[in-house]
Amino acid sequence: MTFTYDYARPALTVDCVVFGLDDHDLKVLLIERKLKPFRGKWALPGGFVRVGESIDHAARRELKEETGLEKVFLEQLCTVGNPLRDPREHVVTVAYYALVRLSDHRVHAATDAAQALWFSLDDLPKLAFDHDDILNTAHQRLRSKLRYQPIGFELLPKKFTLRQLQALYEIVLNRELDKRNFRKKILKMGVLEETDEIESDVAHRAARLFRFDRQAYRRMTRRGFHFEI
Amino acid sequence: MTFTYDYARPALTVDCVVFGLDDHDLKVLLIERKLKPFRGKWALPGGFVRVGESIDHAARRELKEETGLEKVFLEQLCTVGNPLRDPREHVVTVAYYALVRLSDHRVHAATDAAQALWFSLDDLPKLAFDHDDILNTAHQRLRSKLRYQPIGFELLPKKFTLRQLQALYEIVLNRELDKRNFRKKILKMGVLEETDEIESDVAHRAARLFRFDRQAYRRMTRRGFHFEI
DNA sequence: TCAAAAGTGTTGAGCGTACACCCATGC
DNA sequence: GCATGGGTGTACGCTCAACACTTTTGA
Repeated sequence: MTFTYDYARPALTVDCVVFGLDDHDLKVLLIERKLKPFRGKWALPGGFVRVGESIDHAARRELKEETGLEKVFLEQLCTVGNPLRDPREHVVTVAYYALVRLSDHRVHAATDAAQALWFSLDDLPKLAFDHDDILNTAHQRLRSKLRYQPIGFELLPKKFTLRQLQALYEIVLNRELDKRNFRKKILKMGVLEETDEIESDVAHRAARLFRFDRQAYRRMTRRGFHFEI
Repeated sequence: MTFTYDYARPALTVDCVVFGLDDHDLKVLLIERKLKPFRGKWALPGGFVRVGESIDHAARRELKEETGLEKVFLEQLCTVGNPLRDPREHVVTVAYYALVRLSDHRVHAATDAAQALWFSLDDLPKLAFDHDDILNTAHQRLRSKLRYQPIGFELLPKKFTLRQLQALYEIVLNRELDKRNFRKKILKMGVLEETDEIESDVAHRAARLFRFDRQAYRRMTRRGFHFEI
């Protein structure tokens, strides 16, 4: 079966830049392409948008199909459509970025992906298509958005220590923060809920665990509160 | 001539939310549709992306074709692709927003537009498709981006008074600002260049004209300066 | 001379930043 | 008891917000 139109149409795809955080590094999830073009090369997970599905849906579907990830934070990044970005034909892609708690998810390659692996951001292979550019855009967006939106919590376990939160900001923003000032600032905001639990399995005094209080954040936002690190 | 593909493809369009500022109001440029669907309804200027042209190019081309505007500030906003947003078929659109100096440009309808007119933002007609949503998104983006990027200057004449600049911020952000504090803050930034000209044709003391110094802004940005109102 | 807007400084409060030590825990 | 990181307070400088009067100009 084929489909015929009066005017030529660019193909439409979605691509996802998936960020994850381990204790020391910001990582990104790449797949090894099983098909041409760029077969055997590393690329962002993604694929064609189907007629009748929204592009957000396409992004989630492709992410799940190729890497097994679902129910993650996913937000639109930008759309790129340089006619030469795909050697086959004019392909316009809507890029997304996702944030996941590395510990919560196990990835596994599927469908068009031979492998799905986490790469540290400072040790990346050359990527297929213009995926380097998209990844850079996503990285910049993450860095700037992290400062004025509470999206960092998406990269941490549900319950986390203040030290973990601080480390997250230090890693992504790439600068050191003062421990006392950081704690003062974030606690004063009133968007963290103290749990009655503490860390376990550490060889020193165990730290208190906190949880991001999305309710409180929403309430405060409506009253003009502005999150900022 | 027709075009045939192995898989169905959504159609791809671009739409532009064009903002302009007169002395008292933020306005948006709409066109009256000459063709179905929504014939006779007001809509955002836009149209189909051609194979072989970048989407930025498509946005500029459509803007020029339908409204006569060219060489304006234009930036990608978002991409929407709900399959039901167009009654004909699945159409994905890449939305842009543009900022223009009202005084510098004369608009005129052309091609698929019966008319092109400026509407005040608080007196809008019901728009075709989901263009209301896109316009709202653009308005929010403008409001938030205005605060931390020097894009407001795109809405003013090349040379402007501090009062005009302040009025721009007051109109778009929808709150009053203190004159002395505003002047102090913006002048201290060092991104305005004082010209040796003053206003003319005013029935009171004429104000000094300033110019946005993009060079200085770029230099300072590289050194970590962060524009913010 | 009047009307209208331009232009200009000071003060107090709150916030960001810099900085060092004691405490709890596991080994 | 020692190593490791958890947890805490203060002082200073800067920025932000509030606030009113004089000056210039054209009509």
